[in-house]
Amino acid sequence: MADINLAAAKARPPRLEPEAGAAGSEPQWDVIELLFFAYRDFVGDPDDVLEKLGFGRAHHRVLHFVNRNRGMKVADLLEILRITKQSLGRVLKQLVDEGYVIQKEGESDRRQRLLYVTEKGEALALKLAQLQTTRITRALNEVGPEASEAARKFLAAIIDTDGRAGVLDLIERANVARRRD
Amino acid sequence: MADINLAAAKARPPRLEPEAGAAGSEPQWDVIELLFFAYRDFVGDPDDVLEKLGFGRAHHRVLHFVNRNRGMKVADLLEILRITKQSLGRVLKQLVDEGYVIQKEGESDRRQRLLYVTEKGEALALKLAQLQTTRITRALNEVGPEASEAARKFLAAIIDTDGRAGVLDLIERANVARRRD
DNA sequence: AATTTATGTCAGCCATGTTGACATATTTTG
DNA sequence: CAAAATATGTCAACATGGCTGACATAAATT
Repeated sequence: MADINLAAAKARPPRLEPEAGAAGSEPQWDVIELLFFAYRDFVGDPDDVLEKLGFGRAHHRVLHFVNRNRGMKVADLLEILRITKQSLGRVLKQLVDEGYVIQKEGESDRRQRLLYVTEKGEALALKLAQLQTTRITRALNEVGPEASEAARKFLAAIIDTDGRAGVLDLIERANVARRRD
Repeated sequence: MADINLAAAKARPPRLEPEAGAAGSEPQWDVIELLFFAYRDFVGDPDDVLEKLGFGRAHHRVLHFVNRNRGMKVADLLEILRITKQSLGRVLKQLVDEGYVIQKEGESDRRQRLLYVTEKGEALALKLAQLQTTRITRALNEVGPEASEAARKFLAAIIDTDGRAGVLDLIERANVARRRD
């Protein structure tokens, strides 16, 4: 019942084995739709908590990355989120006004307004991450440790080849930085 | 260089082996962020094409599911997309007006306005799917066939346990229906 | 005949993205 | 040092795509 069964789709191979990525290859309908539904549910988890605070997903994204990359520059956040500074400004201002994020002048470069979470901000970021972690951990347990690593590799491989190294570096450096505390 | 290296994060196991999904378990920061970046790039592919046509991602989602589930009811589409009929109405009307989608009265139930893609609509849906398929196929090739199946299982396992069977059924039935043509 | 269902529509609001112009402080460069 | 570049913020206006609420119509069901 809870068994994941994609066997039927797998059982019947395509009539013509498509060359990898060729223009004529069959669309990956299943993966396209799995990504859609998986992401829909994945981002849906924190919504209730956010709504009670008058926040949306935009606030979540900002808080998440500030929590993970404390002391990051505004410019870095803009690049990660790929939004304009005006869009960021709105949600960031709210997070600052309500005491979830603070901005400190850069020491070496005093033009910078480096971003930090407050304790309140960290607590919320953690709460939201835990909701998503519950879902992820359940999924990883279902598929087992080998498939878990495969899933991570697949997700990384979906990222733009250009930006991938940077993204993996960002994740890794955030992990290291957090461990130091 | 193009090598996917998450080894560093894997090499150091957490100090306390967390019980699966327990409240105290460490957040799955890496998977959370991989999902974010992967999805960001995944949905970014079709944007350029859509923009030239005056469409957005909302149109893409509608066109995608109508193409995959021809003759579907409006109510089914609303449930899949989890939006209101008013939101759907706006984008659907544009797709119909511009000849990408047509609505036919249901035969058994004449209240229904069943949704179909036109040839033009099918062509666009296919074009957009091919863009995403290129990315997906590249990723699947990178990780290999076993990891590919693992990735599909993981994505399915991320979906709400309630809705999962329905989603997998939807995907499977669409596959079958398309093969019949 | 009354009710329910499937769908559509009007009106307005909200969140979050966009562009463009401009301001300020600070650093870097010629 | 003066000029240019950089990091950031802000104002204004607009677009997309969500939302609620109210109401309408036709067809099916009870």
